[in-house]
Amino acid sequence: MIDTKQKILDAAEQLIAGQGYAATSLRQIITSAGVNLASIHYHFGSKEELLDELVRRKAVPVNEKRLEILDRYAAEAGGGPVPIEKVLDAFLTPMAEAATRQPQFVRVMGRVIVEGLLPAVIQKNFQPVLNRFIGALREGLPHLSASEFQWRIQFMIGAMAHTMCGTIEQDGDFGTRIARLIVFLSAGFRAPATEGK
Amino acid sequence: MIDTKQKILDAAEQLIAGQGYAATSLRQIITSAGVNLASIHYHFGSKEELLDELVRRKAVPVNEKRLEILDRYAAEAGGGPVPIEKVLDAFLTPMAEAATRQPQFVRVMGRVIVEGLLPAVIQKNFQPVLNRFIGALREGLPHLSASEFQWRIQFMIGAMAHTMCGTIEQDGDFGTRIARLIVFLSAGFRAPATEGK
DNA sequence: GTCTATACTGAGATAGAC
DNA sequence: GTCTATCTCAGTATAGAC
Repeated sequence: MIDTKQKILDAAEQLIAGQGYAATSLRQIITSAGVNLASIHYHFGSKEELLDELVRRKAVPVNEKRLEILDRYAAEAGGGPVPIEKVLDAFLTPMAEAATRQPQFVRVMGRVIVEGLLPAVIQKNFQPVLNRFIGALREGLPHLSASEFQWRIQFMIGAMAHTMCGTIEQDGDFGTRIARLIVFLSAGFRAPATEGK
Repeated sequence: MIDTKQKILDAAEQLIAGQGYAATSLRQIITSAGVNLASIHYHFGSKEELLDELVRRKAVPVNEKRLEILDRYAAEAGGGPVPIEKVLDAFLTPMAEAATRQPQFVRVMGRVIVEGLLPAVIQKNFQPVLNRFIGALREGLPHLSASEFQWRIQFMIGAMAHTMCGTIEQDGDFGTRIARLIVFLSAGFRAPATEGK
């Protein structure tokens, strides 16, 4: 059946979003999907490659949308730096839109980052996008040393990843959460450089 | 031997700091420590309880120090709110001091939070301390709604956890890293409330 | 090409001898 | 306290049915 693959992906997404990747066994997935154990290795090769495909399928369109919006903002800025609120908005809004249709996917993404999985996939699919956004942020923040800027990027990544996991009860929708995150992060980025460092 | 337990703890700390908890097997630990597999279950009961003890041993003094410093700052403030820079400083400095003596420990702590381990231990050992600090932060931030304040706490936790893991190469010492984190987070907390939310 | 049955290795956990 | 042997379950691999 052509949809054996689909059934596996759907079941895996559901389970991983809920319990995390490490806690989800292939035997749980095949039971939930109603397929045979070996079919996972036939269609994907390994547990990790299953996750890889799960992430890539949906991350690719999100990343395309991100770049599209950033390009638009860059054009509006006409050569000058894009305000960091807008850079962050371009990065987070496509994720929020994906979240309304596919709430599980965002949680899977959070899990991937938070469990430190798939460094190869992150590298390959996200690093180019991330680099574009980091470059855009940098233009708006010339007052920071290279080192301090890099650390603020790390703070941002940590806050974003933890927020996406959303283990705490969701009050309000994902859009509200992101609006608040943008306010918080923008202020953090705009803060004056740390004294004497 | 009385130090079988110690040898296990030391080997486990080393390995978990480097590879993470999930990636570290009990068989790796016993090989590195030069002890028998069953001795782990004799001394600790399970892999999880081993981690539990690993964390608790060092987290307890750090948490005591945190409260001590916060109490001092609160006394200095004489009933008024403690500036959030100082609250964050009271929370992070004892960790930084522990890091200079025991650099592995901080990474283990980061792993625990980032891998989502030991919710029970976090709850028991850290929640009381965290609640004190959250209360102290709240006093200095009356302009935020309860919901927005809670989210900013989440952003802070994410940024802290990711920073502690320090998977990126350490430029500068831990103290510098923390000074920068405080500047970033303080500005984020002080940002005006998100419009219309 | 697709799926089933079954076996292999390594994980954490446990019982019982010493 | 310590060690050996063993249990269950994980991810993985493959041979062979359709």
